[in-house]
Amino acid sequence: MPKIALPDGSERVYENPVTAAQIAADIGPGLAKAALAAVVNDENWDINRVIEEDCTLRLITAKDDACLELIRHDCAHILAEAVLELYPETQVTIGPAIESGFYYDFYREKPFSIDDLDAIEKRMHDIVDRNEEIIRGEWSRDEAVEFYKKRNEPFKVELVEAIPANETVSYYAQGAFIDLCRGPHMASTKKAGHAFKLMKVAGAYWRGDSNNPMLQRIYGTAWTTEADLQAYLTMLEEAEKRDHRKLGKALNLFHMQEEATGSIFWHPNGWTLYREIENYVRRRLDAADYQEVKTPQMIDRSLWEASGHWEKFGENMFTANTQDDKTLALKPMNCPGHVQIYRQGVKSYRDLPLRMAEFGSCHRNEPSGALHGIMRVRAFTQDDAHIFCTEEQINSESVAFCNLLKEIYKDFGFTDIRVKFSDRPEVRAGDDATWDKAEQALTAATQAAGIKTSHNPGEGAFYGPKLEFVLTDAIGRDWQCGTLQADFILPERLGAEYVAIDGQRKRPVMLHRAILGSLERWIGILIEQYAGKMPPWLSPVQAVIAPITETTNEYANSIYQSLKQAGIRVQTDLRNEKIGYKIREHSTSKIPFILAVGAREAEAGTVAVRRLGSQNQEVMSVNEITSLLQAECMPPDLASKGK
RNA sequence: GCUGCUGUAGCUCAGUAGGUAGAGCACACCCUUGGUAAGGGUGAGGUCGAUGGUUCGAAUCCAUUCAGCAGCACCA
Repeated sequence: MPKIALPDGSERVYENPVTAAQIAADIGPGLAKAALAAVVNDENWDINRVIEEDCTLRLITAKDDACLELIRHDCAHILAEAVLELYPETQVTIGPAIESGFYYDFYREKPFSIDDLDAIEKRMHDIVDRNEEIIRGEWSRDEAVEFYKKRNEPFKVELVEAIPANETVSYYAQGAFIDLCRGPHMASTKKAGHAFKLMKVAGAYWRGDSNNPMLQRIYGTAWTTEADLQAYLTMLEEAEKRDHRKLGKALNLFHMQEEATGSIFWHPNGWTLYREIENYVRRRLDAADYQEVKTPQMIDRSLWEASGHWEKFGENMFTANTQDDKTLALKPMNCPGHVQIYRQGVKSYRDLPLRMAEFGSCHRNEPSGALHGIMRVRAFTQDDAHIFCTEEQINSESVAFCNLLKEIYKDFGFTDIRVKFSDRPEVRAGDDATWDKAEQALTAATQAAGIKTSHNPGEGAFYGPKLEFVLTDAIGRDWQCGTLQADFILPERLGAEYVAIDGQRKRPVMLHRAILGSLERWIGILIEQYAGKMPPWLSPVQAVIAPITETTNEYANSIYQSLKQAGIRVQTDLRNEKIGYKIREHSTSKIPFILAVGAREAEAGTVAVRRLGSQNQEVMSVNEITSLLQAECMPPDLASKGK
């Protein structure tokens, strides 16, 4: 006699086991039609799965967010069914719902082509129209193993065999297709609707391990309505326009070429942007009592062996051999170098915290497949610093760092930041007690700083746990920018110490920290964030003076001189072109201010100012435009200082 | 690194039975001196990513290789 508690507080009692579908029908015919699945005791249930015991029940309809996941998961099964119908020799493995869609991994000798995707997608629509009933069933684990062994499906056998022997497993069947699955699914294939589209096919390792065979993964996207699908596709197109690789070329910021894979050729425009950012961070670090240093680009391998980098990352380090048989490595990190500076002379507890910063130019031989525009490169510069401090100072230093980071992100226009807490990895240096201490210290610091973190197990650095500050790019990819790492290991390994108040020598703690992460990646993210339309203080060219005819060239030059002297990055456009042509070109180049000057302006000593993105023009005196530009092009830290 | 796709003028791209290349924009020159998102004309430009092979003949077919793209793996 199941007693069902509903969300409105009411209860329904049934004589016999009942399904969510029946309960929905009892409540009303509208709901019966709309109900797609249920949540029974906080567990996802199929609409037609029998409920035998007392429970709470909530029905899921198309209005629920959970509905999207149902659609996507159903789509994954429909995809697999379609593939098996078209290519029966294929083996199915797994296929979950993911953010914005679904995928299914297949094993097949011959890879799927783009044309195959069209055929598969068509067949998926057929399957939806067939309105096949989706039926849940249960097997004992051994029955499942038997089933898949008989079918000669080794991938599925492996999956099932990983399940404890006495457990039962559920399966879902639709048409001739049957798949091991936790569920839930909707009542029939028709419920998935037609608002889906197969997007791409790519390789993916079985169980995410590069030692395993490679499977063919087909990705799709699925939505509740056709309009949602279209909106998503439009969003992707828009995102593509923001791609920093396209804009970097279009705005003449940088380029890359074969002979220097993973390294950037910065053009004058891009380098101006780069330097503006570097100078900004330099001022902020100086204000926060950091000391800037510079350490060697190449250091003998012995130091990397001592630090542990050689053992852990040796394969990814660029090395050079000298005539006298030494092996030098291009630095992949700055920390060992900073410890060398720290170790010069005896340090007292009075010297701590000691904040050592470097715009550290690092090289890492990243795997070729990891390279991505200027976001993931082999030569990059970190806004790196190491804070040498006592254990007691970890908290206050971490809080100060988090606040500095938030302010800096805000100045660049980022207020929505996700923070991940990564704890000890499997391969690591140092004993568990030290890790306990480091993880606790970092946890306490995040609490003190009022930062919410998501847990990222096993992803810490080999020498310590870390916070990762993550931003999302235009195409929805996540990039780690800032980081804060508590390190009890390297000071030990590299012999950093200080004299404590009691005269004893002690180990300092090192806080590894970066805010932008790599300047290169940061610039890539900025380009996408602003779609190339940088705020004036970052704009490589802040204003262009465009004479209407060549009779005002001389006047244009005189304004150029005074703006240049006022510290504005300004150019003239004296070409023999009409003003409309110049406006168009400098607008597409995303110049924040275009100053048109014709006979009228020359006569009156004014300029006609047109802001990027505006159709209007405002006539103002040369003095007015000078102070306007100075105000608008002021870096945010200097602007707030002036107030 | 793995799987798949791509690689033609500075840029974006066309080149469909293998017969030594074409468009638009950009560029140069000329005309035009034009008031807010493309004025007109003329011209210059490419050993078709690289290497090797098949062929009388290769941008086109095959192999190798490099780079880029997507995803996976990696990311101190």
